[in-house]
Amino acid sequence: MRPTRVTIKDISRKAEVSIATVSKVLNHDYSRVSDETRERILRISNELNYRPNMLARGLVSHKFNLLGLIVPDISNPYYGEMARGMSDEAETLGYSAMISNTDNQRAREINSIQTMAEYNVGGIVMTGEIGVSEENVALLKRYRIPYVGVENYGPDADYCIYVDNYTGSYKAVQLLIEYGHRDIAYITGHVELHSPGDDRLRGFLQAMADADLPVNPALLKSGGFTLDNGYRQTLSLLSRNNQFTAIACGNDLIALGAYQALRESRLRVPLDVSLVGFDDMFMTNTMEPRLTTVKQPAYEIGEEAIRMLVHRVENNPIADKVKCFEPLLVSRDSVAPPAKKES
Amino acid sequence: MRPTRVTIKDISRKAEVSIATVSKVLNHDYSRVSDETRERILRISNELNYRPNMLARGLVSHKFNLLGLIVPDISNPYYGEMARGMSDEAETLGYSAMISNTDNQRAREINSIQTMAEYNVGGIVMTGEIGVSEENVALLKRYRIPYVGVENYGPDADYCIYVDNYTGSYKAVQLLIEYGHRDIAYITGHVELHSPGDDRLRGFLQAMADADLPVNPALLKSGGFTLDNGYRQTLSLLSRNNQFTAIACGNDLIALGAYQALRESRLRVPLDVSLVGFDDMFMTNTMEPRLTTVKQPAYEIGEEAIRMLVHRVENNPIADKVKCFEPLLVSRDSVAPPAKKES
DNA sequence: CACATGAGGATAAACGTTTATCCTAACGTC
DNA sequence: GACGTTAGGATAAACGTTTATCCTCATGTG
Repeated sequence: MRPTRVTIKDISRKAEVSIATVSKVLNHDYSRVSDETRERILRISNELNYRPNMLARGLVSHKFNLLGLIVPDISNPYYGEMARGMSDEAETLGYSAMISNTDNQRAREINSIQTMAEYNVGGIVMTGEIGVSEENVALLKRYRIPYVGVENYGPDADYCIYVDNYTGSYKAVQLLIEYGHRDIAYITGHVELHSPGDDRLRGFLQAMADADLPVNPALLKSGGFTLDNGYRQTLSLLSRNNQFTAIACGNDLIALGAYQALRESRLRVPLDVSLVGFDDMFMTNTMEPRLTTVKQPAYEIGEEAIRMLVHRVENNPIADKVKCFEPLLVSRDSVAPPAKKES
Repeated sequence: MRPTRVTIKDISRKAEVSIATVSKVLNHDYSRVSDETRERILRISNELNYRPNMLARGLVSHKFNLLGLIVPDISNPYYGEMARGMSDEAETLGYSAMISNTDNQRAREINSIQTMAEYNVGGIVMTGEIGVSEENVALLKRYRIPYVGVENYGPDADYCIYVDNYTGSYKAVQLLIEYGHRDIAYITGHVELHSPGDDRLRGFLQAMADADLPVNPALLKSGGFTLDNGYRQTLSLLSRNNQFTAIACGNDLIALGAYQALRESRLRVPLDVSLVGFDDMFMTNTMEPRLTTVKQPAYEIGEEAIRMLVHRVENNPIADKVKCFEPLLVSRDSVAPPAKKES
């Protein structure tokens, strides 16, 4: 029950006009207001250091300039970068941002949407590694909340931004093949339908198929786009005496885990094992050896998502409901020709 | 002007009771309500999938369970980790989070506070590398917004969480000295009064003084807690033919930049140059060689900040207005005795 | 019977805005 | 002199809640 702040009522009292007039002036609607009155109101509003109460404004005008950002994990640098892009662009466009982490759990996604609905967000950007569920879309539509999906395109996700994961993955694997690798392991995260993980896996499989290379199921690992998963799966790969000369990773975090496991096993990158990642997180450039990976422009994706969302929120015409970013293969030092086999 | 959602008015109409009764039941106040009426209201509310409108609730009750998170840069993994801790704890306590980036700029801090005031946040966590300004505190007090400062303790910042930066820095430098280093460079970020940067620098200076080692001003660099600054300052250090065998870095990002510059200059860590960082970001454990650094428990700091803030927001008694975390020296592989001098 | 009591609920004001509509005095017009 | 017009502003409803107060009816009590 904290004391309330300065309101337009205070201004109207001091300026000896009605609150309606104050409201108009403060909204830069100067019709039907004399210059003198306008100046008086503006001056007093400044003196009192008036700040509008967005709750009241939102309640009556049905405009609440708050956007919801739903991400799997803000502490993941990739999403941190994207969130930064979203936050910056939102600020530029006069909006604020509310954020929620889901850890890629359906229940938490639902929960976030509902909470954001309660808080009357103007729109939501949905990010996730498991694709947008029909349930999510249904909920967003029921609450009539405009949304944009990022990396996350279910059958019904009409508005979305994504990176061509299939092609990016294809190129990375193709690079390994060009270097002469034939026994290529693949470690990835979640592989649900219509998700980035799914597309990247298909890119891998197609690249192998196009080169007439067999895919050894024992070399296919999933479990999560995390460093820990990369570490564990690599150890698992090594422990079974599998034959492989390269690992394609579903993202950079997995690659980071692979580095660690390989190093602990006294294997050198790229001499013993070549490695490619996905995302191009900022630290991959400082690793030793520097990681060859596929760049996703996280910051720009975030910006673009907000741009599209705000267009929807404000009912502006939208050029394209779907925007695809091209991934870029960044060739660095973690890929080399396979070592001669001694077996 | 999107259509409005289900309200308690809809429920009251269907249940044939007044909205006051509906409100009471929905707030779990069952006094003066018959069991039958209660069940009916609950059932109908469920059927209609009612969600409260927080704007309306906040307007009248002066309780709006939204907290403001002001951070320098969410894409910095250290703050990402902390933000995650804050977000998780807020959710646990029934609050939501609004986020704003400042890039350590005073003007943007002010702006964030004002915007959050307009949005009626219940409280604010202020994070920053430049210390909390008197202006910030004045603003927060004027708007009567409870706040907690993190790593960020001006003369007036009564409620705050921080890490003993001085001691952490002291220990790291002490380690270098114990290994036999005498010519130690120091690269840091912003060094404003009452800021982490200030304390870390003092820790460095004191450790040097206690070991009777002179400090060479040419080896003291600042400019920002960024990878880029670490990179540039290291190159600058190298280009001037300075004598040094170790670099103490103000944080891990700077250390990452130093790694990169050293590698490009064909210098090996730790054989040619030893390196210590600060923060213990997750990737420092996967670097080659693994970085010796001072661990700050970012996630826990975030959690604790929210816990303290919510105590203030809800007017609960607070045990300690100031909470200090002890930094932990994590000894890994980036420190070795200095090479024999050949000069 | 007159009256207090309490259960169960309705009424209405309030929160701080926006916005459609209404009012009034001054002036011009024929 | 009756009437329209306009500038400048006031009034009041509305948004969706919470909450203090009031109302009504049935029951109990002496």
